[in-house]
Parts: sequence; C-alpha cells; structure tokens
Amino acid sequence: MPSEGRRPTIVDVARLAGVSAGTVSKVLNERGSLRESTRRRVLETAETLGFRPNSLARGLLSGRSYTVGLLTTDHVGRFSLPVLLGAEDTLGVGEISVFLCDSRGDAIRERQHLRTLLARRIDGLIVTGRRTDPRPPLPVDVPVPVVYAMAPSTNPADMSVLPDEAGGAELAVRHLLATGRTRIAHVTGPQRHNSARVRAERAEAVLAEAGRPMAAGGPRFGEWSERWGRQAAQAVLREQPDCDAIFCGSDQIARGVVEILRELGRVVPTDVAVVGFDNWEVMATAARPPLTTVDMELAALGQAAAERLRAAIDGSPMPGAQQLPCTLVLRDSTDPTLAPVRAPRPPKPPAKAGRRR
Amino acid sequence: MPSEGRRPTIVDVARLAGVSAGTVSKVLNERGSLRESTRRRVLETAETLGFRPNSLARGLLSGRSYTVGLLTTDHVGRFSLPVLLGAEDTLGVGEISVFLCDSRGDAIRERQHLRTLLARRIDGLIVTGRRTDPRPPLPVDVPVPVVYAMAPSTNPADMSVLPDEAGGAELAVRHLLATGRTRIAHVTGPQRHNSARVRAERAEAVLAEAGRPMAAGGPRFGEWSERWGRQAAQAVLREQPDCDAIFCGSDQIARGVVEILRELGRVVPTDVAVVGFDNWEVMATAARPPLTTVDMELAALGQAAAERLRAAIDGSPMPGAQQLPCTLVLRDSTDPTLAPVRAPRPPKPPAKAGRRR
DNA sequence: AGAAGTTCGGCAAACGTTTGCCGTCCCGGC
DNA sequence: GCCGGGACGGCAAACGTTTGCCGAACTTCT
Repeated sequence: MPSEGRRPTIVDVARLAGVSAGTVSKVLNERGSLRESTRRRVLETAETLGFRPNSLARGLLSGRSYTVGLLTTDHVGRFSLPVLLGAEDTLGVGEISVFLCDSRGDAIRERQHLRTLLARRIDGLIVTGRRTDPRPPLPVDVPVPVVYAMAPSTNPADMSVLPDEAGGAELAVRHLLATGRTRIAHVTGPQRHNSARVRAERAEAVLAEAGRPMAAGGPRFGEWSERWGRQAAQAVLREQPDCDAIFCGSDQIARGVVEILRELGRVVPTDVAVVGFDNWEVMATAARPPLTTVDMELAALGQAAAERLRAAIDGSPMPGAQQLPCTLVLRDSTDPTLAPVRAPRPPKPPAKAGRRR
Repeated sequence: MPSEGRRPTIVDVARLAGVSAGTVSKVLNERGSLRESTRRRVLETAETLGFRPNSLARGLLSGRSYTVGLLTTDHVGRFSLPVLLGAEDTLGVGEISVFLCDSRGDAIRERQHLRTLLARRIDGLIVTGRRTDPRPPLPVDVPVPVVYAMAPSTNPADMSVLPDEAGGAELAVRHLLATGRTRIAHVTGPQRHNSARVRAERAEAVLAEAGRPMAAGGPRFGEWSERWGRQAAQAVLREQPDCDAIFCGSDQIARGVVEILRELGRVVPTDVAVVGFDNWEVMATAARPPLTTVDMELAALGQAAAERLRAAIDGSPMPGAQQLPCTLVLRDSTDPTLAPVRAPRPPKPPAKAGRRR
C-alpha cells in the first residue's frame, strides 16, 4: 500500500530540509564538508520521508549497477543450488544484488536471459551447471567478467571454479586404506559423465600406488541411482565375495549398496566399509548405517566464484581454472568403533531384491 | 572482453545512422511514423554496433524497473526452490527479471534485503518460506505489491498462495479407502508444524466420515525423518497388527515405513498400502516399492504467485489467500495390480518384476 | 580594518532513454 | 500558383542522482 502517490526523491528531501539536492546527496554519501546541524537536519528529514535513493539513477550515472547475473544453464538442482546460495550470500554482504536466471538447458532461453542481463548492465556474471562436465563458453561476447562455477568453460583462459573431485576420491580411498581395507571396489555413475570418470581414475591410481588392484575387476559404471547401487553391490559380491570396502560415486549409489549388504547379512562397516560421495545429508544420514562420504563443499565453491567475480569486477581478474578441495565426512559406514554390535541377522533376508524396472 | 572502451549508446547509433537519438528510440520502440529506409538503416546500425538499450535509463524514466524480488525468508531448500523456479519461469517470459534474496531466517538480513530491493525500484515482491506455517507480514510498509507463496501472511488481506494440504491428505485417504483399505494409520511430522496438523486433521475427518476410525489410535506425530518412519511403523504394527494402510506425512517417513514393513515380512502393497507426501521424486521412486504420494505442485504454486503478482502490478490485485490443489501420484506402494506377486514367505513364488511405465 | 584562508552549500552538467511538440518538406487538389 | 494536410524527423524536457566547481560568509591574523 503506497503511503502516498509517489516515492520521495532527493529533491523532496532537499526542499523539506531547506537545502539543495546536491547537499542532501553529500550528506547521504558523506562527501564534502557540511555543518553538523545541516547534516542532522537532512538525515532526519530523509528518515521521516522514508527516502531511499533510486539505484537506477545512481547506476545510470556511475555506470555500475551493483548487480550480477546468476545464470544456471542446466537446471537449478541439488548441486547448483548450494553454489548459487554461496554466491548470493557472498555478494549480498557487498550490497550486490543477484539476478537469478534458469535457462533450463535451453540455449535459446540462455541467450535471451543473457540479452536482458546485459541490458540491465550487470557488473558480472556467474554461470553454473549441475554437472562438472566442461561446457562451451557463452556464445556472445560478454562485456563483463564471467566466472564459470561447477561446470568449467572449455576455454582455459576463462575463469572457472570447480570441485577437486579427483582429490575427493583420493581422500575416500586413502581413508579406506588407512583403516585397513585391502579389497576395495568402486561403483559409480555413467562413464560419459566427467565426474564418474575422474573419480574412478583417481581411485584406481591411488589403489595402484598402494599395490592394491581395484576389487571386482575395476570400476563399475552405471547410473547415479539407488537401484544401480543395489544391483552393482550384488554383482560385486558375486564376483569378489571377500571384498571388504566399496567406494561409491554418489550417496544414492551408496545407499543402495548398504541396503543390499544389510540384506545379505554383511555388517557395515565391520565386514564391508562403504564410502559415498556428495554428502547429501538427507541421504547420507538416513542410510543404515549413516554414510561416510565426500563433501564437495559447494557453498564454498559458490563463495569462491563470487569472490573471484568481485575481484575481476574490481579490476584484478585471475584467469584460469581453480579447483577447490573436497572434504571427507566421517560417519558409521566406515568406522568400526561406531558399528552396531549386532550379529549378522538370522537367515532371513526378508526379500531378495525384486528386480524393478 | 569489452569490444571497445564503452558500450554503445543510442546516441552512437543515431550519429552513425545520421539521425537523432529520438528517432532511433522511435524505431526501436515502433513509435511514430518513420520512413521505411530510415527504419532499416537504424536497425542495421544498431545491430552492427550491438546496441542494447540501457534498462537503467529506461526504468528511470518510466518509473518501472521490470524486476521483482524473490525473498525467501527461511532458507532456499527443497520446498521453496520449485516455487522460486516456477515464479522465475513465469516472470521471465514477460521480460521481468528476478532478484534472488535468501535471508536465511535472519530478520536483520531480511530487512536489509528489503531495503536494497526497494532502492532498486522493484515492481513487486514474492515472499516464500519453506514451511506452510503462517508468517507475520513484512515489517516495513512496502510500496509495491507483495505475494506470499507457500508461507501465507497472517494478515488475511495480504495476497497469499499456498498448497491445499488438507485436500492432499483427503486425496490420499480417499484413495486408500477406494482401494479397499479399512484400517488406516497416519504417521507424520512434528505437531507444531502447521502441515502436520492440517493433514492429520483432514485425514481423521475423512476417515470419520467413512465410519472408520484412524488405526493405531490416531495420528502419530514425530519428525520428518526416515528414522521416525521406521520407529513409528514398528509401533503402529505392534499396536494394531492388522493395520492395512499407512498414510505418511512425508516421503521420507514413508520410506522408513516401507523399509520396516519389508523387514517385517509385510508385502507392500498387498498386506499394507503406503502413501507418502511431497512427491520427492528421488525418495519416492527409490523406495521399495516406489511410493504413491501427494504432490503439492510447487512449481504451479510459484507460477500462480507470479501471475497474481503480475496482475497486481498491472493494477488489478486480488487480495486474500488462495489454495492450490494437490495431486496424487500413483505408484506401486498402493496399487495391488503393480505389486510384486510374492507371499510373505511360506510359499515361494516366481520373483516377478512389477512393471512400471 | 583589511587580507587570506576555511567552511559551507548552491549550481549545473552529466548519465541514457523516451516522448510530446513542432517544423519542414512534399504531395495533391482547387 | 496557392493551400491544406500528411509524412517524417529533430528538439528538448524529464526521470533521480552525483560531483566538480565556485561563490558567499565567516574566522583569524596582521
């Protein structure tokens, strides 16, 4: 409900305070030298009028809008959301507002969004996707700094920020080795996904370095689903019954895996340790037992992207890609001291996994 | 990489095309009457220069910025996100850009965001939360239309859009009754949550109307977790072993419930049918069996909010609260024809796969 | 009392558009 | 040949700020 017909302008404040518009501006921006009494009078007047300087006018003059675009090319989801929020959070404290644009993977829509963002004179742009596969740079020549978060640009000169997934995989495998596991299998997502490949490669490399070939004949690629986790767990145990650890490419897969292990009477982690990936809280903590898992620190990723963008806007760009470390979150699925002290249940696998489609 | 030092302005276009700035503006906005040759020349010039009219200047003059704020008071999460995206989607097609502001439940931050949004001369505001508990209206007098989505304002005169959760519960219970269930229990979240109360009340009411008291002695309030689902399922079956359906307040709870049912050898849905709430795809489809569940149609909610906001901006506000219908998504957990044909244990049938589209 | 310096605050241009008004030119009709 | 009218397009104000410059008034010193 608009208090009156029109929002007060700086001129309204000036008139009421008996000064000129320029003076009001100086008071509000703490420029020039003003008498203390004038300053107070103007401030009070502005307050009573509820005056808010018009950012549009300000931006028009300064050439900066103090806004940035957050363009998600794929679809805002579980992975891109924390990145967005981290960025929003970091930028917000600097008085920078954020335009949210979801192109839903549609190139037309992406261009359209880009056009309007540029018309709005954004100071910078963060581009994010839900996967870490490199993406082609934006099709138009963007006259403001751009940071690619999560999904790096294929152009190495562009600024990109992404999680060090390989490092995450290494953390996981080293943890398993350190806790005495020797026959470690790996179940993960589709091989066409960069994430699946990168993590699997590093996992194998670390194992090789430790003189332990990957169990069950190498990585098993499939999908990022619980169903695949269940299916693969059975296959792994069939192929290598003495397998004592399974590193999973996602928490969903890990959940399927522990479910099957449980049904087969293998105690996690005593018999088999399991590590997930993503630290998707709701999944990882609801699993039985809760999952040790790799956290990609996506909020930190968003913050880093925002900070780099701000640096670039302020004139000191740091071109190139930057990888941020993952962390390992320890939970019961790898910690024998936390394991439920429980005998492998009496022979009653309640149900053999019905194969569902 | 800025092509040159400065972005082209309408004056640059005018000079190059040999006309005045006003003329260029008329061409671009299809005002006045211009010779066809002039029109083409101007358009070409604008194109080659890559001219984009400055929205800030335009907004300054017109008094409208063609932007709205999306203020999430609580924290952007699973529930508010689809609402945000639905709104963004709907507004985007109307050339309206969206400022994303997450106040993380901090009132200070909320006020701060509000101040900057108003300074940016947003045309309207959508306020959302992650729960459906009514919230106090915004603390400041906002001079633009406001729509509360998901979490309605306690002021009934404000515009609010929210899901008809009671209707959703009714859908679920009627479905169970229609498929022949008679001893229906209800397991849900904390009683202090509006959602839990509303759904439980309607569920009981519908059952009462059908002459079937709620099984297991009435609704069981707990938390929105799988753990609570597991715990409650055991309690329900202990109290009422012949219970033949459990309506759950969330998909997470439902997952815990089906997990326990499975372990206890009860076949879902043959012995016990289960209905969830939220249609959280990844949860509902990964459960064994996949869950029939209530969908709150959150994206539609966001769209509705956006449409109401737009109507209000255009001068025809529709005050008051509006409830949007939920839908029921059918999956195996209630549909006997889709159930794996498998008896509790004594006889062992062919493990035939239930088929889903 | 006058000079010099300081403090305070007004003036006006500038940012990039849009738009109403007006002038000019051309065409056709008488 | 003159007049009326329509087509075309320029001019300038306006939107709400910010800021450099300048003038007025006051203070202080000699």
